[in-house]
Amino acid sequence: MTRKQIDLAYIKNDVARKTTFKKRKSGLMKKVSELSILCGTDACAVIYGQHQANPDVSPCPDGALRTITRFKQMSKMERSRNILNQESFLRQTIFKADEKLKKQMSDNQEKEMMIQAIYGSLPADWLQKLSHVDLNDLWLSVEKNIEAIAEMMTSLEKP
Amino acid sequence: MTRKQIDLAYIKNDVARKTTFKKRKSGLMKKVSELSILCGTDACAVIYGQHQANPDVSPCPDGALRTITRFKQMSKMERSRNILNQESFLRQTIFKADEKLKKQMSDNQEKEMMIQAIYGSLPADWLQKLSHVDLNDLWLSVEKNIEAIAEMMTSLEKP
DNA sequence: CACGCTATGATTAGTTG
DNA sequence: TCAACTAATCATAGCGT
Repeated sequence: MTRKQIDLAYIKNDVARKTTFKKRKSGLMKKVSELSILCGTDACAVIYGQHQANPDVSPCPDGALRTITRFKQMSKMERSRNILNQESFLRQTIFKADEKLKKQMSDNQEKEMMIQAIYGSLPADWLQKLSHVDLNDLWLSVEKNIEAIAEMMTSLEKP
Repeated sequence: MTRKQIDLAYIKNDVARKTTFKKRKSGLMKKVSELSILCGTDACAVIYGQHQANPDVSPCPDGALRTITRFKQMSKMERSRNILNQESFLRQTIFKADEKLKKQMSDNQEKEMMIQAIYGSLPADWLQKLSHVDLNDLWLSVEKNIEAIAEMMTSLEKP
């Protein structure tokens, strides 16, 4: 039993790295939830698995993290798109957004709250109140727009 | 001395809770960075402090978190804005975005990379390569658009 | 209130089934 | 690959300064 203090460096051995990853990830998740319970704070960890595309996240409105994950994936995707295509695509997206807006005017409180949930600013107890709403349906409709939004975001900030 | 294992519940004593929070937060941050070093994964923790508005985040492109924080603040702001105002504001925003797009066409590799950083998908070593660029300047220009983007996001997904 | 200390419980590296 | 085990290291609750 090698009992030297493990040195803080990338573990080259695949098996060892994976087991360490698994163990430490669960330990971390536990710690995070403990912290939030003990101190009443919102805390979450985002951990990208070794080969899995999406991160594991600890107690945290997961809608928010799904959104973030999407953005990351999208921004990567967009980066490989060439600028010209991006330009025309963005125009199209803006046009669609404008069209959508024209039809939108019915104020829907539940959807408004769903948006909040997606941004992660919705407290946990609100989320629970929303459980009677079919969040999946709401999410699906949102999801259709994520790509468009990501497009905008990747393109907009180039003053 | 430390006798019983502390029970997993909200610590009511203010002082004790704060000290525990501080200790455990630093412990968590350490664990997160260890995990990412040992296993070569991207990992970050987002911890909202007791009374501070913004979360502390562990090794993670902080631009990403600043962005996320901004979104949260913005989406809250928007929620209190009434729908009609939101509609006209969004139209204006889309118009501005389109105008900006027309002028945008100069492909700037550094800015492109900055965008990546903002989304948090930029590896740490890339960030270091970017250190010779004035990230603050880039960020400031991005920041000007954040509100507009947040506006879009809060308004768009209402099919 | 912020540190430093340390006994004790918790985490985990290495191993075995 | 996974789970269980165990020795060893690590984290931290409660104090003291």
